[in-house]
Amino acid sequence: MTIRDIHLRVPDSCRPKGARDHEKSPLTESIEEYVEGIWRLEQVIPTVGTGEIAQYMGVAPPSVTTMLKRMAELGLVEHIPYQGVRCTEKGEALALELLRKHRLIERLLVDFLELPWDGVHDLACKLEHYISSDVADRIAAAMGNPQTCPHGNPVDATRDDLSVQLSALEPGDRAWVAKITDEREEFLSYLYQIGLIPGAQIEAVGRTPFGDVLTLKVEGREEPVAIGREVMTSLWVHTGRFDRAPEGVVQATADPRT
Amino acid sequence: MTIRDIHLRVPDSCRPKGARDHEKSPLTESIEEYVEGIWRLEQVIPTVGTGEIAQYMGVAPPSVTTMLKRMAELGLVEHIPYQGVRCTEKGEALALELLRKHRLIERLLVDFLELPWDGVHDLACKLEHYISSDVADRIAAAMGNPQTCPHGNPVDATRDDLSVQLSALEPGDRAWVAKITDEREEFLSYLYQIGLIPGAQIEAVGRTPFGDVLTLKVEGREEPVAIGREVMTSLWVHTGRFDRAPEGVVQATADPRT
DNA sequence: CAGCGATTTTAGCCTAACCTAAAAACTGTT
DNA sequence: AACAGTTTTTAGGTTAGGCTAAAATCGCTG
Repeated sequence: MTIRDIHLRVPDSCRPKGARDHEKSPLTESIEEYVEGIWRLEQVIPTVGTGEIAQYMGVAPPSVTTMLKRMAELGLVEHIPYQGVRCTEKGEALALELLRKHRLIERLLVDFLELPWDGVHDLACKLEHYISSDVADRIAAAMGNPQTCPHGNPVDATRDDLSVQLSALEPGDRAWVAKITDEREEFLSYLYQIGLIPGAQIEAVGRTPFGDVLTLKVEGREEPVAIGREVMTSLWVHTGRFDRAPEGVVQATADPRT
Repeated sequence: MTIRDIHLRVPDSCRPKGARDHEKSPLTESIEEYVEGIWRLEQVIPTVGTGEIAQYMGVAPPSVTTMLKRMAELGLVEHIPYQGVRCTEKGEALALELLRKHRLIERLLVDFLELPWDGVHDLACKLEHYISSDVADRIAAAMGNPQTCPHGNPVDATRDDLSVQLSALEPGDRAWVAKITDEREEFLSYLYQIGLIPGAQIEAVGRTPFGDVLTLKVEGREEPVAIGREVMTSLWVHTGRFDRAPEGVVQATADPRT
């Protein structure tokens, strides 16, 4: 009789991916990567479409379409076919937590393990999918709660980063005003006059060669307005190609100066 | 015109698994897990078959058969259909390096990050597939070159561990004598008389209820011999169901006492 | 307002892993 | 030597996530 009863068994978490009764979380490593990628793109370009994601992720556009469908089902992104994508609150939270893990891991790799400053990003891209938030907390504690990754990016990429500076818009792009960081009274007063208040829908029309003047159409106003650097850098917008203002955007109904 | 030329791109290593021109190493995470599992089984039971692997890995037997075929093509294991499996030198090296990474990671998690002693194994099972040998070296250095993992297993599971103590054999198992750790002259002399020299093929026949006496048939001898604890614990064997002695096993042709 | 180029989606296919059900091969017993 | 039981393999099917080629849609321009 040959030996049968082995009391050895690999822990469940180490079993092969597609195994039988495997506790299958719908959030695969791939989906996490997509969410993080889409979120990052939103920070840099005002309009995130299938093509941009495909280019960024290094895959073919049809692969992105398929993934977007699944991610939309999971409630991670809002996707309007042929129009564009935007992370939902849930997707954003996932992306932010992933970024936190990523940046803390980089701290550990560079400061404690003394791995090369310019070589840790790729490894962190892998590891970020496997550590829990608790482990990330432990890393933070062990490294003295660092505020940034070794490359200077903030560990806590808070919700604010969802909006982009107005200067990121290109002619043709549409967006909703999110927040204004310059709170001088006369400045706010001027913005209110031209209708640039939180929740206002705008569309970039034209731009001067040096980019120092941007022409905007503002919802409900006939005449476009020309704005300069000062406004462009103090006014942050939510972007997307949607026909309605995204959830979570303040619909300004009263004087913003209150 | 909408924005096209993004100069952002995810690093190649972060791209989705099956992507286009992805540098595809044939050694998938799954295959690494299988090799490690098979190697571990070899340490504990003398005969590793499809069923044992399936049970250990938590998958169905046909899945194992398929994987064994691929692993055999990669030169990681020798597989004789219906007979059994054994790691090759290459497979063994892979398993040993994987174990080293695993145990060093556990040290980092427990000693530096202060994660719970009984909870780090599963996480280490994941991470071991993603760190390079260089990173493992850096962990070893940062942790002061530990000799064992927190659970006492050696970081360097050297080649010696390939063999098992004779006492691991069950009636019906066959094996080849690998090495003898008790080198007293009279002991070796006795073993030589009964034919238990490196390379000798043996078969376990019977065992007393308390396991303190094992009856063996030795290749080329008619009469079985009864051996006790002293021999069982000093004599290490290579196991498997093969019809020939595995490569790397010394074929003793002369008096081993020289 | 029709047509044309660019972008996105659909349709159909591939690979790595897994699975179940059925066939094949070994092994021990009469 | 045949047969019955166990183990292993083969056969055929599923899912995740890629791919290419073709169809659909969008947006711009004559």
